[in-house]
Amino acid sequence: MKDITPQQQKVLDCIQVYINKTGFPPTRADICRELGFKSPNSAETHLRALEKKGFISIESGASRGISINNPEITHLENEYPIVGLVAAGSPTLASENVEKILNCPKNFFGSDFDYFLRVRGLSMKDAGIMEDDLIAVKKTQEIKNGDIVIARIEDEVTVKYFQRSAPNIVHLKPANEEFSDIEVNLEETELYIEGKSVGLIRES
Amino acid sequence: MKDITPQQQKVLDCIQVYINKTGFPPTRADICRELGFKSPNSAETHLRALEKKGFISIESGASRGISINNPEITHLENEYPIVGLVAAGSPTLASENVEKILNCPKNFFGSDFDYFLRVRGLSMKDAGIMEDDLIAVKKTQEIKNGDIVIARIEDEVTVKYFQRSAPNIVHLKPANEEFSDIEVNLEETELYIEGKSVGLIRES
DNA sequence: AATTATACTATATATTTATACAGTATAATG
DNA sequence: CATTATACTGTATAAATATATAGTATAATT
Repeated sequence: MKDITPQQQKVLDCIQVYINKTGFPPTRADICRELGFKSPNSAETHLRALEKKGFISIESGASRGISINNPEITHLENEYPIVGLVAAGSPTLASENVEKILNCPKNFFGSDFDYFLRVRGLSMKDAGIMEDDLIAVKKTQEIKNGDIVIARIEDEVTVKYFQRSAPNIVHLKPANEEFSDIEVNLEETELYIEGKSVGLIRES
Repeated sequence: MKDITPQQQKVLDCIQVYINKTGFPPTRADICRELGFKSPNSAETHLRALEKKGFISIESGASRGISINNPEITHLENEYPIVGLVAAGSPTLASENVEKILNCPKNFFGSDFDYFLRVRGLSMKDAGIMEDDLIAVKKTQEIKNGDIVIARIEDEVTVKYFQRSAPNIVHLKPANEEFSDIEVNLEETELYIEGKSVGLIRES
């Protein structure tokens, strides 16, 4: 995406505002009216420049055939997949694992996140994580002791508290007396941290 | 908003899909092409019907001047107050009790709701409701046994399970062994049900 | 000094588009 | 049984619109 000139930015803003206001893009004449141009060709040349620089697309021959490439509005309310906790294998974002798409503001939980994980079982009951709750998962390897992590140990995926007891020893601790700690020796067993929980939603 | 016919729904969907795909609304001819009509007037009459019923707006004289009146989209991210659980008195929406405003899609929890209540204490711990969680509260008097209610008993507000044991006896049951049941005799004690929990959010 | 990009006015026109008018047919409603 | 809403085809046309062409002027690059 090349540099935009101030005047071209004005035209681009004008298009966005027009779409927000009316629901459809402006004509050349509309742009002239908004920005005070006296010739439709003023708008035309700006549009061609914006198209050449990749900011907009113009459908040839169509009236009002302007569309903005990468409008920030599409990121404003984002769509997040709800992923089921598959017994074997990581929860992937492959479509067969996506249960539903949930519309959720981007910074709903203060921090970024990547998807929702549907919780199975009650191993984190005492942490207030119940069956069918949705955990907002941030894919990251930056884990601190005490974080609730989504971890894969040899094809099994679980949600647990993370605690590193020694350089090579990690404890995955449930929050339920009926479940027991999992001690992982990193030299013997492969542990993959999918990410950590940054929030929770319960639809009751 | 009046009833939409299946054919009108098709036309409405077609408009939405067209906008999603191209960034601008379709012409009558575009709709005909998409839906197999052979006369632009087929589209025209459907559009007029949709306009009359309030589903779309049509800018007279403008090409592609169709916009979808989607009240759900404008309500998609709505502003909901987060209310603190005040020891005495109901949680009111008066500004001094509003801790923050949270942006949340309207039908985020499947059902409507009115505000978020910041939870204090652990009396509903075993129901997965922890300190500082946000309960989505729907103001309603329609309560079933087993619902989690926000109740006021003589100036004290609590979150508990609701159970009507007899016509005049209501039990407010905590979900934590360390707390005890509250039995309310409606003939002796005033019980006001503020609403019920329809969802939960945890920002961790 | 020549070229290129930007930033316009002004005019013209083929094409696109909205929209009215004239019909046909069917199902639902009062 | 008359009326109204739905669901179309087919034709016509005024108005809306994209877009080309012909200029002028300025600032930035090469």
